[in-house]
Amino acid sequence: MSPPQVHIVVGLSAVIVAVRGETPVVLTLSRPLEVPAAGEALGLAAVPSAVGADGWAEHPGAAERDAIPFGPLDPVGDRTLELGLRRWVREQTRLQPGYLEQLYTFADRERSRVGSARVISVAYLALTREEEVSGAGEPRWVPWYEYFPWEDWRGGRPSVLDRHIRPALEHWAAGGSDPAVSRTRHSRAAVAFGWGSAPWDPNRVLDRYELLYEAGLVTEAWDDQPNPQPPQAASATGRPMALDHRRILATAMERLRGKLSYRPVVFELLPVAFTLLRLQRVVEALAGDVLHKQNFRRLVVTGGLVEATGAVETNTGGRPAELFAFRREVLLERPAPGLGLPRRKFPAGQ
Amino acid sequence: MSPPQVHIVVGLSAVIVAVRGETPVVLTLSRPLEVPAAGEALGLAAVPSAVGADGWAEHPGAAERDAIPFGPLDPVGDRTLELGLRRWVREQTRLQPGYLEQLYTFADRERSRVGSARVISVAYLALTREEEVSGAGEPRWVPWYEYFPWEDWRGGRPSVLDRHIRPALEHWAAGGSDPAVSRTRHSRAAVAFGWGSAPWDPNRVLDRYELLYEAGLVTEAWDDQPNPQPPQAASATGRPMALDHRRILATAMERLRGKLSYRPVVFELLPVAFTLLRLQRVVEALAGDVLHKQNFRRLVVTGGLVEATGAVETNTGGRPAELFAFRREVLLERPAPGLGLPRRKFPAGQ
DNA sequence: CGGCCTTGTACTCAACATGAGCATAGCCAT
DNA sequence: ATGGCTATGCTCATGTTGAGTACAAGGCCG
Repeated sequence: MSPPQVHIVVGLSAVIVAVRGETPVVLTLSRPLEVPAAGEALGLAAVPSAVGADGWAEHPGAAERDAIPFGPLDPVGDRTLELGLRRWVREQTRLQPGYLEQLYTFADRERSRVGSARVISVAYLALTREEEVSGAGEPRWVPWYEYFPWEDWRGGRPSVLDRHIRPALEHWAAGGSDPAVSRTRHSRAAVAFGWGSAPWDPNRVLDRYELLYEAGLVTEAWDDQPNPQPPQAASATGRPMALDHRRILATAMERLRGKLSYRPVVFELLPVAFTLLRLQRVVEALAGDVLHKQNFRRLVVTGGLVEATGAVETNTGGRPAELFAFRREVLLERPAPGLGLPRRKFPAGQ
Repeated sequence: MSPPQVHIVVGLSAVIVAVRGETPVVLTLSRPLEVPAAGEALGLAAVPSAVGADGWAEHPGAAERDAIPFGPLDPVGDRTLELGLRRWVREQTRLQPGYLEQLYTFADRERSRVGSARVISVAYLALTREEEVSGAGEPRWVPWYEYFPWEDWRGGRPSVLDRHIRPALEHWAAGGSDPAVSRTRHSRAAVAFGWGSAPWDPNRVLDRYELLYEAGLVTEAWDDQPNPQPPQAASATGRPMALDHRRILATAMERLRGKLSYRPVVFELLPVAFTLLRLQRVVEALAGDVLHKQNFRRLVVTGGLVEATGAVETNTGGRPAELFAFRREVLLERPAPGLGLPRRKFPAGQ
């Protein structure tokens, strides 16, 4: 049968996000499922196992890296990609995420090889309330800012930006093969990280990660290098993940941050009733920035996004807070109902 | 080698958009390339040909339907999906689109079968200036509103909405198997089409199309039915396309409309120098709505998106118009530079 | 019990953005 | 020059947004 052929694996992967208190967490497997290697049948249930010779452990360190839930599409049984993904997630984590949205399809030859097969991985974003997870693969919830320390501005501008990232990126930019390349690199870095006149844009998570990758400042960038050079400052640029999973996570964060402002997605992460401060904290956690309390309340209440339930929560540490619930009718009233994020321009305060 | 296996085709398809005068146009092939059928080698050059027994002509009418450019990924040669797509587009249309963005990955078992293979199609959006196209497959530019007549509100609310779509959709909603289903359907239709208190949202192109599909009001919905029932009002719901290509086009329109307001993408569709009216007309064409001229100018000029070139265009039919150009520096200044679309709330006017 | 700390909630204000329309400028054809 | 046309400048009312002040209502502690 025809020329020597490279096997294609259509994989489905899920970034499953929840919020624990004020921390966004992602579901990761420290012991991922083995993926069928070239020549094996596709779309049959994969068997959990230690990492084998031809599985994930292709490049150094991969075995110990966190991975997101992943499984191949069953071309016969799975009617749609989304159904296939739900199946996998259920099997691997016993979670039934309510909200599920396709993110992006990754297929770079060099960045997501598994064994010798070419991997096409379709990534999804799932939102859920935090729950106990269990199952093969040792699932656990990891705070997403462990992977992206520079994305959390709630405590002010993260120091790693100026202490490590900026000098390293500038060094990289300056080292461009010719002046034009250097200029492009500088400008890209400025836009992505908000240097010079450019402002920091909380979205653009992916731009930033990709820049760090290109500049060799994240561990993953060295995975497939012939001489696995030790990334010097890489320890400052967050915890690495398996394959290109950190890139997928960056995509998820970017999408979620963007969507916050025009779709009522936060409520997927909250219980039915919540105080306004809780809602605000969750939004802040995701956006990685601090908001103005009174204006947030105004936005959300007079904007018709929530409605009072009448009940109150008393253990607030101060005056009891009213409990609110998402107001579904808003979908019928406004074209793009979300939280336009009442930024806070200056230092701190209430 | 393992159980009876279904072949997977990873296809790359492109919605290539340009604007001719005040009409957005999409590149379609009236005689699409044949796709390798089950059992054949993947990723080798497909050969243009009349539609064969196991190719596109699976369901009635498919042969005569417009299709968008499409080609399989070469798992060995194509380093990335984007590069693979560029290769296909070049070969099939001789175009070299500048802007290219991944849209979505479609893989519904029932909606995109080719022969017996399972098709995973990764769709891209490409923006370009209109050019002569040629090549196998007889490429030509087709106004996109021919496929979506209800999306063009420039001449006021399209009459097909009230004359055909609304009654038909309401009939469909009312016919739900149980009251809960009926209620859901009504509400979905109201949100998507802006009935009742809900406003018309120019984005949501995909929601609308999918609703029409589910309700059996577009021709494609009947393609795979065992008894190909003649869709009655389907002629009012726009020109059909092959397979699920119209859905892909809807996705592209939605994405493009959305992106207009926060990324300077329009300029990909315009020559380097243009009058403000031309810019406005192009935006209007894409958004499917009419804008307020003076405010549009204010937005775009004081917003720093364009800069005067000094040159003027004289054949305007009135006072000569200054020629403007996109001002790249805006990328360094604002987080989300785009055209926040100065709507016009009332009838017509200047 | 009363002060004080804490968080919740109401309201005000200035700055800015947005929708709408009037008025004037400058070309062409008659 | 006059009228028709599009271009462009400017005003105005209203809405939205960032920021802050003030007061409410619990718990805790002396």
